[in-house]
Amino acid sequence: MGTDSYKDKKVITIGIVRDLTGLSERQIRYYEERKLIFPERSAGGSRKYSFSDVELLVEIANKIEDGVQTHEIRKEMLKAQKRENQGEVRRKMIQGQLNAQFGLRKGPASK
Amino acid sequence: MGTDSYKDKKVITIGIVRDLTGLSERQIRYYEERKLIFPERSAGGSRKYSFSDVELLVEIANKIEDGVQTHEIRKEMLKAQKRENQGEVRRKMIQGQLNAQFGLRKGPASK
DNA sequence: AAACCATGTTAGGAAACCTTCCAAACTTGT
DNA sequence: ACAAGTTTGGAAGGTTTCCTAACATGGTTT
Repeated sequence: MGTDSYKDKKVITIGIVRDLTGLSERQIRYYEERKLIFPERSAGGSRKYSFSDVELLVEIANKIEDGVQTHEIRKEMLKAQKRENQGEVRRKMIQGQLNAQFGLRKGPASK
Repeated sequence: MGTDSYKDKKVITIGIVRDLTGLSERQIRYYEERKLIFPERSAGGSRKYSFSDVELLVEIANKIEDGVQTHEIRKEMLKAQKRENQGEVRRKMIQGQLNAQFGLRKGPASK
């Protein structure tokens, strides 16, 4: 279930992201404004990104270059996420069926 | 051959490292002065660390807590690295033997 | 044409970092 | 025992990095 460790840890400041992606800070902040990316914030308010974010930004940059608008990119992303959640739901439903089939309980062992 | 990608990329600033390790910035800089850790630098001079560096710092912190001096820690690290290089050398020697055995060349196909 | 999109740029201010120095409480070497 | 070294904190002063807000521009939709 989502191997975290590193890839998803938000530890990279915007300047480094700029260097890693080749985008301008202006662009990076704008894509956030358009809800394509969601950095965390430090106590003082500085943005913090993960390597996943960096990868996503590169994908975004490619689409933009192909003339796709942030608006459209956002839709695609929501759709993709919905697919993911679908899978999640399906998995849970199957799990539920199995539990029913074998009469398992969720609590810490029924009496 | 050292799977890079993320773990070894120097992208984390000292403030984040402080938060991740619980060490003070003073300590982190001091361990660098004692040649236990080697951050890269941004164009402007800010230190940049990798996740590997963070892990190493935690190990260092543990040893320090056990009363080991930076001096000793450094020796241990050099020894450990020597062992690594030994392995590296052995591997290359074996590779060399294989090459000799099968009459392989290193250049782009001998005439 | 009016509205929107994507980016650059500027300005002023705050956060984060940097080096250097002094201090203090220990620990070690002689 | 005493000098020398270790480890850490903290302050000062300076530079870099980041933040938001606003205005400008050229291109695209509506």
